Amino acid sequence: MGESDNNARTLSIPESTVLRLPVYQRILVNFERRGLNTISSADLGRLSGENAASVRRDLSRLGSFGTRGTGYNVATLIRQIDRVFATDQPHGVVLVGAGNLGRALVQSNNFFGHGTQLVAVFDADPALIGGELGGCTVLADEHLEAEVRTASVHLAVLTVPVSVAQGVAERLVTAGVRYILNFAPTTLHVGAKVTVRYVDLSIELQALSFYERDDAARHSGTSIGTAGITNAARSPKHRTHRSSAQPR
Amino acid sequence: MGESDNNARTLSIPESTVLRLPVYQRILVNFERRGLNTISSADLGRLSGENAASVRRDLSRLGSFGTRGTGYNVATLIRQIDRVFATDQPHGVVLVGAGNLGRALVQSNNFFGHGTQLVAVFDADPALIGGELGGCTVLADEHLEAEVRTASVHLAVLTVPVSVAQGVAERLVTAGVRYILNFAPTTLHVGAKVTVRYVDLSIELQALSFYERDDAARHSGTSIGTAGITNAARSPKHRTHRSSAQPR
DNA sequence: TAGATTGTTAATCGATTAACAATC
DNA sequence: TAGATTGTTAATCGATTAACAATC
Repeated sequence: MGESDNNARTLSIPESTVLRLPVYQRILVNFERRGLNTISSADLGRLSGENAASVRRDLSRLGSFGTRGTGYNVATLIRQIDRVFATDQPHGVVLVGAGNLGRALVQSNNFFGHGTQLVAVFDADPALIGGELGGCTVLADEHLEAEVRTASVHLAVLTVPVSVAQGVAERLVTAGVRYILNFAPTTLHVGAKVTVRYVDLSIELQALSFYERDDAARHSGTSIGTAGITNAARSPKHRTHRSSAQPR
Repeated sequence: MGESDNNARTLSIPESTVLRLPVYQRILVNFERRGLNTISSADLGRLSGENAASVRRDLSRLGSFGTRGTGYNVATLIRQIDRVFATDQPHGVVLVGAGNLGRALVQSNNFFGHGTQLVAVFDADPALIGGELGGCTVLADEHLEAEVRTASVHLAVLTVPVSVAQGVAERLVTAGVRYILNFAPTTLHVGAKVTVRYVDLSIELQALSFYERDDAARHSGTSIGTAGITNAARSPKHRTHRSSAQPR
């Protein structure tokens, strides 16, 4: 595509690519730490579990930063991916729910950062309120609206029980939140202008156990029923990451 | 497709469908609790955030259990989805890593079950060893191989730090594990016969913040660069859930 | 019968990947 | 020049969805 894209700030990047860039970034940072200056799409593919052609296609979305015959400059690629996620201008995020999962996310030291910054934590449990988490004091639930408004936060991470998830989501949206990462295993019904991204951890294990059974049935010929079992159901591909926006 | 599929036990079910069935199941169980006997694809779609046609297509993989003009019997659907995940014959799973995330998964009361059963928990931290988690005593790391072998476990959930993930994965595989749900943000290099499913939580938030910025740029016309910003990068669709198998 | 809703067809769309010309 | 590797084309594949005949 055109030379005019060279210094483009915001390019059209497919979701599948957006989800893979952080994986590449991790590998690149490792390479840099080890003092390696260049990397080929073949290596990056091997290390990320992706097809080399996919890697090249993904990286070509950032611009044309490779060198034929040589590969990609590691530092350049890191800089370009940082640019996509604007890691130098992080967006504020509030975390609602300071239970096990909320704490696990914060303490992973890997969840926030990379374009986001935790600015407030809320919980309803008096035992947690006043405690410290990720550099924030855990605030009582009822201060949620005020804080979100004064800090002009548009992003929220929801790690609350299912029973209160919808209510909290509504309050967040009223206070100005437009993007919610929802860990509660329930569908949120919010306005069409709000983007909800769902992470349902239990589904992952269910899927894996389904495949264990499916493979076993296939290999042992133990199809208890009659159906022909095709391989179509199984695509031993790459590391996909879930997307999703609002239910209608 | 044939009538012979009617009582098929293992049908070819696409990954995208496998990942949505648990969502439907949750909604169906809610319906049943509320004493509702039937549900239409339109309702199930609204409640799950999916297109009604997708719902029908998904459910048709289970067989032909709907009634034209009426909808689906809730109890029947629940039974059929349970059958797909063989919830009556759960597979054993070991959890390696009893830190915040491991505990969050177990205590969610939603992660195990649905076709799986937690049979052992391991950790390397003496402070955690001997404690109780999900009905299991947290065992010392070094007992991992013996336990996996004697219990003939094929499924493992990895919630350990990145630094030890590869080593633990290798030990699990040697002991007979064939399916790994990996929460450590690193690619695991195991044999081709082992299926690894990756859940990288930090990527989810990065993606969401990318879209926040992307939307802002699009709407304010603040394209700092030159590129035309298309809508193609954004597909406000459904609740997808990540897949993935082994890197090659 | 009239209304509602399924199950499936066919069109569309996006994502993956082999292949290869361009070029370092 | 010879070898290596990118960037892109084109083929393929799977997933989504509108539309509608079938049918309760």
